[in-house]
Amino acid sequence: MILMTTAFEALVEPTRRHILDLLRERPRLVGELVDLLDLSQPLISKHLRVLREVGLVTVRQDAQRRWYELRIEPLVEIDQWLAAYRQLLEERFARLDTLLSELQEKENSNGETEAQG
Amino acid sequence: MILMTTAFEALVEPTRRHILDLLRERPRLVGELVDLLDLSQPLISKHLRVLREVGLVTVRQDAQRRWYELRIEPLVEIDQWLAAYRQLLEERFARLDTLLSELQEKENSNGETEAQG
DNA sequence: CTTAAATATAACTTGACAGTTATATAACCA
DNA sequence: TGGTTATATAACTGTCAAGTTATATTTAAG
Repeated sequence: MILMTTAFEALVEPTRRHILDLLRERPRLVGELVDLLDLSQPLISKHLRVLREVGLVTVRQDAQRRWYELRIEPLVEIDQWLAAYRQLLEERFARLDTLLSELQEKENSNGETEAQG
Repeated sequence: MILMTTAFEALVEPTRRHILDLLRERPRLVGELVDLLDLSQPLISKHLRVLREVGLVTVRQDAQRRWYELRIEPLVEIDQWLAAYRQLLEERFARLDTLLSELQEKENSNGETEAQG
C-alpha cells in the first residue's frame, strides 16, 4: 500500500497533477479519467486513492460508479510554502522598478540639462 | 546519475525544500548545509546537484569552497500551476462573501420590518 | 439468478532515488 | 612538495512507488 503523507508528495506525480487539472473542470468518473489519460484502470484507481488519502479529492458513490471531485484546501499549504519565495520575486521586481525609475529620472534630468544647454 | 526534469520533482524531497529555505536567507557553503542539516557531505552534494540541474541554485567558486545561491525563477512555473487553483479558492471566498452579504441584508430588512411591526 | 459494468484491491515486477562508504579532484598552506 | 581542507563523484545497497495482470466486490440489468 502506498503511504503518501503530504499533498506536496502526492503532486510530484505528473499523472496526479493531470487528474487534478481534469477535475478542476467538473467531477469525473474513474472510467472517464481512464479514457482521457489513456492509462490502465487499476493505475488510475491507485492514483485516486493517493489523492484521496491526502484530501485532494472526495468520492461520491452513485450505484457502481464513483464521482471524484476536487478539493483544493490541501493546496493552501503548498501555496503558503511558495509565498515566501513569491515575496522574494516581488521584492526583486520592486528593486528593478526602483532602478528603472531612477534611470528614468536621471535620463529626464539629463534631457532637461541638454535641452537647457 | 540522477535525472530530475522539473523543479516540482526536485522539490518532492523534504531535505531539498529545507536547503532552499536555508538559502533564502543567504548563500551558503556546502559545509554549512552539512552542519545545519546534520546529513553526510556526499548526500548534501547530491541534493545540491539535483537543485542545480533544475536551476533552483547556482554555484560560485571561491578557492576550494562553493557558495550555493538560491534562484527562484523555476518556482514561477509551480506558482503558475497553482494559480488556477488559487483562483478557485478566491471564487469560493467571493461566493461566501456574497452569501454573507445577502444574509446580512436580509437580517437587516427583517430587523426593520420587526421594528416597524 | 446470471451476467455485465464499474471500480477496488492483491500480488508481483521493475526502476529510480535516498543514503552510505570510499575515493577522486582541486586549491590552499606550511 | 606534502599535507590538509572543501567538495564532487563512483559504486553500491535498500526501499518504495509506478505500473501490470489477475481477481474481488458491488450494483445494475436482463
